[in-house]
Amino acid sequence: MAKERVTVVDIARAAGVSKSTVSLVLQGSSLVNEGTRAKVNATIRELGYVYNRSAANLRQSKSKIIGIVVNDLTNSFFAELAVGVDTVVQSAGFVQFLANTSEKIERQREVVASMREHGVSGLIISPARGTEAADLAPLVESGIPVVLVVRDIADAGVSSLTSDNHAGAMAAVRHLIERGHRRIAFLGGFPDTAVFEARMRGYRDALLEAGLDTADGLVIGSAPSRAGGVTAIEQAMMLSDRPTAALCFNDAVAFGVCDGLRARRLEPGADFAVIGFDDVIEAKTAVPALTTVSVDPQGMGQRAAELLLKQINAGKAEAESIVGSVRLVVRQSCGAAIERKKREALS
Amino acid sequence: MAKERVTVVDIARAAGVSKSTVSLVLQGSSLVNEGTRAKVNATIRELGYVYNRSAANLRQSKSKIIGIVVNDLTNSFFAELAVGVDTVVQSAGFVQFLANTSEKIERQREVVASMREHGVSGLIISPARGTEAADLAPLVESGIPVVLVVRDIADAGVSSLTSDNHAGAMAAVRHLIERGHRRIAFLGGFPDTAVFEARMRGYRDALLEAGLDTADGLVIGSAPSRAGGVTAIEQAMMLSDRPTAALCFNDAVAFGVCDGLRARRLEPGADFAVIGFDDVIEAKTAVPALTTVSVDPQGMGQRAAELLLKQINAGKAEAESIVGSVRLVVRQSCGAAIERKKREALS
DNA sequence: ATTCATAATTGGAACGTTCCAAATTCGTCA
DNA sequence: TGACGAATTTGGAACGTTCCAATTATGAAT
Repeated sequence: MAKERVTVVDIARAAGVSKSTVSLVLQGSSLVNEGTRAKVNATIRELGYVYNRSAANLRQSKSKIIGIVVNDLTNSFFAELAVGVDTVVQSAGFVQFLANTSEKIERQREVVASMREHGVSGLIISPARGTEAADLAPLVESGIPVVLVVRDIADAGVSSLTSDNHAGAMAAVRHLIERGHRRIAFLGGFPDTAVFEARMRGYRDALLEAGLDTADGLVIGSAPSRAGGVTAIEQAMMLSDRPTAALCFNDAVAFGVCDGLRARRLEPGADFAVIGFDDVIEAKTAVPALTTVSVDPQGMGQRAAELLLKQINAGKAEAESIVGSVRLVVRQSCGAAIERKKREALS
Repeated sequence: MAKERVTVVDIARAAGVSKSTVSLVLQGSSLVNEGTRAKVNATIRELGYVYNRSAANLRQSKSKIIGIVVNDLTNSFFAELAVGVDTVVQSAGFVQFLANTSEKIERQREVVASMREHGVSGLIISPARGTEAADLAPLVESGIPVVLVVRDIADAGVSSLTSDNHAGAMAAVRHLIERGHRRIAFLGGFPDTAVFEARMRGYRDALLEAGLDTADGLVIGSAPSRAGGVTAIEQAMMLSDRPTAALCFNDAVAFGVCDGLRARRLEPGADFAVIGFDDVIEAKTAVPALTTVSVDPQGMGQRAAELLLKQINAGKAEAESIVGSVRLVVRQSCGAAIERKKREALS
């Protein structure tokens, strides 16, 4: 059982070549003769050789590992983002270190340090709340490509991939206004984040554009989770002049808002219009199907990974900030159902 | 910018000690004098040294990496499982390689091979459908501890951590029978998996115990997802003698069943009883709150990680098969709401 | 046959750590 | 003061790969 590790020199001896040749074969070099390549590959299989990446990494001082750190894997958005990254990263022959910070900056520090020790060749990170440019400095100084996703950090000097939160929120609110809503709330999310800020400005600008009131009471923060959505809508319904529609910080909040509405015997879509943000996978199949601003989390993960790989291959690249476009996908939760019902009632 | 890597010998030189001493400090050995330890730590910080794990791994031929491979990270169950693993693994000073197989056996082969090359010191795996004992053989032969989660594989000779699917399903169905249901369906899941098999037998045994019919038409397979739940309930409602309640393969299916019910203007909990399996995080906050068999995914991840760490530390341990206990958590989707309503109507 | 370019192969020196056995320092006790 | 054990410290030799410079085989052209 306790068999010795098989190494390149074992292969070399068995195949009657030098270890250098074996190494060349391992790297798929075109320098090596077709015949010897076949022979070497045969003995590799025969002896059950397994490549030792630690040794290779040490020698080349680089690895085939990329790190990805997210705030909350339990949130579908990040889970989908991670699988998006995984697919492209894997097919490029890399492997993914995934870590979850639970939004804790201390934990983030630890995992980033750990990844650095492991010599990741790049890092995709959705920074925890309160992350500063200085926290990323050691990384960028040592020349490790970093791409920020979801949340940007000013002056960090690294690439970032975010979504056009402002435009998305505006589109959503305009849609609600077109449907006749006048009292529209903005629900959920932590107010001290850039993403919240951008979406909220979009919401407000659409209101202003239509000459509507932007009274502050209608924007209600909460945790960006399903539970947070429940508390936010409860708070909104205590207002003397209740809203009739809401744009939610994200889909999780939107689902929570639907739950809270039902708890008050109000049917989302029919009695109250709700729009989410993200277009998480469940949005399509939920009942009522969630109208939401699609940012395509999996696609975002893929693009982030591609951006990172490009930088890794280029050696040293300019930091670029991409803001992905976004589109409103209208389903039922914003009241498509009412319109139809009215029409049906007329005919 | 292009600064040289700082190594232990640089530290040694700067601190006026030997590299061996620095190494000792790095490992927190008690052999080294308090004064020199402090001095060394100071210069480490000063020079911005970062530990090179590749080198350490090479020397010790072991790593502080554990691998985890799941079938579908997009499913909350697995995301929570991964988070559970992450928490305990991290605090033990390990780091987690996470890979997603999308239930593809080929992909699984690749990622397992890759993990082996990286020298993971242990592996937690929820095997893709169709995985055989032979697929894991190379791993166990090379002495890498493996723990199977969720799905067991016969004769693989490795530890496993599953749930008492049979007992859980029985408890759920008994509960439905107590509430007066007689036509109970079993919805969703792939029929060719061991988990399906076990849950379905539990369902059937509870029916038999109560002297009820176990006509085959009431068990309807589907993909174990939300979308699958929708199609399963649709099929169930086409039966001439419709069920009035269902035990679902998992929570995702249960949510889909609720969606499908609503699409037919039936209110889950009031007009039809549904019970899920897993107790995913959304189960509590959904409306109606989902009655489900709790397997505590995050806790399961933690226990799996603890089991694996135990084996890693023990060197060579006996394979143990743990089947975790499970409990029915009664919420609203199984009709608690009806009962209350009836009582309210009477008073 | 000799030369020359090209194709293929090869030793040995890294890479940055850990571990072993041996060496040095220190305090204490005779 | 010398000796002795304990506490610290320390040179090298690994670990398994890759890379460089150098060597050898191959074949074409003279």
